[in-house]
Amino acid sequence: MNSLEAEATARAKEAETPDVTELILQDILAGRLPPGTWLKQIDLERRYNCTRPEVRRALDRLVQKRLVEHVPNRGYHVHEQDGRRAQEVSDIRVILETAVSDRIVANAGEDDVANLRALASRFDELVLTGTMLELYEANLAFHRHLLALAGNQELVELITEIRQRTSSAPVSQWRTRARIEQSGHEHQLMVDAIEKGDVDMLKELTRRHILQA
Amino acid sequence: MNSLEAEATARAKEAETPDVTELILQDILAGRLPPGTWLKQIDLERRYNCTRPEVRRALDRLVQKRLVEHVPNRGYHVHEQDGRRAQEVSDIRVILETAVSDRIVANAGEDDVANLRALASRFDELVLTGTMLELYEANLAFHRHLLALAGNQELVELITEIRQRTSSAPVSQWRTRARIEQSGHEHQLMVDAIEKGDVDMLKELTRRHILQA
DNA sequence: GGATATCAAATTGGCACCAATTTATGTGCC
DNA sequence: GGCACATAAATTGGTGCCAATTTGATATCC
Repeated sequence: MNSLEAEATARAKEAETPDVTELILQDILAGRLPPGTWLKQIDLERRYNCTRPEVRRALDRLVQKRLVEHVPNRGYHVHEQDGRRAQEVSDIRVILETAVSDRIVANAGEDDVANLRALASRFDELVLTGTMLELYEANLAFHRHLLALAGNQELVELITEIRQRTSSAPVSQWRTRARIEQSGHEHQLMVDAIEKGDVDMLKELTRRHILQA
Repeated sequence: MNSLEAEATARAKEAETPDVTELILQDILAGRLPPGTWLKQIDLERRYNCTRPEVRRALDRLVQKRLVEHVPNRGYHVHEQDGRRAQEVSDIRVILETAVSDRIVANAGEDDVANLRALASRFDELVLTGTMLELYEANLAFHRHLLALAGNQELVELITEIRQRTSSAPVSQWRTRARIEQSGHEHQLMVDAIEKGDVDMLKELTRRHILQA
């Protein structure tokens, strides 16, 4: 087995065992660990059935992601929602996502449109039947595929990151079902704009979609 | 001593003892740890005179920052320069920094212009007398202060992050002294544009400055 | 009765040891 | 002479334990 193969299988093994970081992150995103909650290592150890070092590594990573805060000798707690920062992140998203609207329209083929349509529909279905987390992930999937059409992989990763950075609790964001349904409708409208090749329409829809979210 | 005070002093203590992560990061940025170098834990332990767990935490953080790659049971090595990713990051920087040019011009007062002029001059001085790392930091300081005028703190942090993400070795970027002097000159021109209130000029200068860097 | 000091319980965080995997070296075989 | 195999050295990564710090409660003093 050569070096590259070893690397590949190692990565595969890493992928099939989702680490604790991801689990804690999902619980924070789902609102099961509300902002301000103290994350005691022994609790996490039991809750996720993992070892102490794993917990520590996960907490340190979440601090790097700025989702939890660390106070030396006191512990870790879920980061409080910061209104200003959320505003600034939305601002950045508007700049980036509207800036690449033309590329998205230019690069989108028929199959891409169909794909986006499917993802948008999936979101709509989950409004009725799915959990909050499933909705969150369906939404993320739609936006990731949309952004991927801009042809800049880094951009996709970056926006995924800064999304997580502030939207600590999607529950607090998507308050009403009406707002969620509105989001789903906006997704469809965005796909329509792409299909029609209307860049300005896509930009305006994107802007409003992000700011109202 | 109340909770907030404890937090403040704790943070101060954290700040006064620069952790290993920062030291390794600087060595990577300065080119003293070239791309591809295997970072053996025992070597780092001795080199930075720290403990094993500190080394591991630092390495894990650098993996999160995507400056270091991890291969399970094999170790950590400095991430290879990826041309495509560097290109994509530059692309993102152009979008963001030109998008806020108007805000920068609008918000810049006389003192801000003077401040930027001073930072630009400092960069020029260091071209002759400073080390590569000092130049890198002076450049970073100029760009951070410039961006700060846009009134979006998150944006400043974000661009600082993605800058580090790819420019693994500034040495390989700033090949010639001529190019560095050119950069310094461009800084001055950008301040000129701000002083004159010429938004379009600032945008074009920013665009070229980032793409040629 | 209220505030302050003291003590015990709990939690964090570092340290040292040990097992598992991989790489390098040397030997034997074809 | 080259290749495969086996053994040994080195490195990673995990586990458990113990010290240091903090928190909450109790007792004491004003």
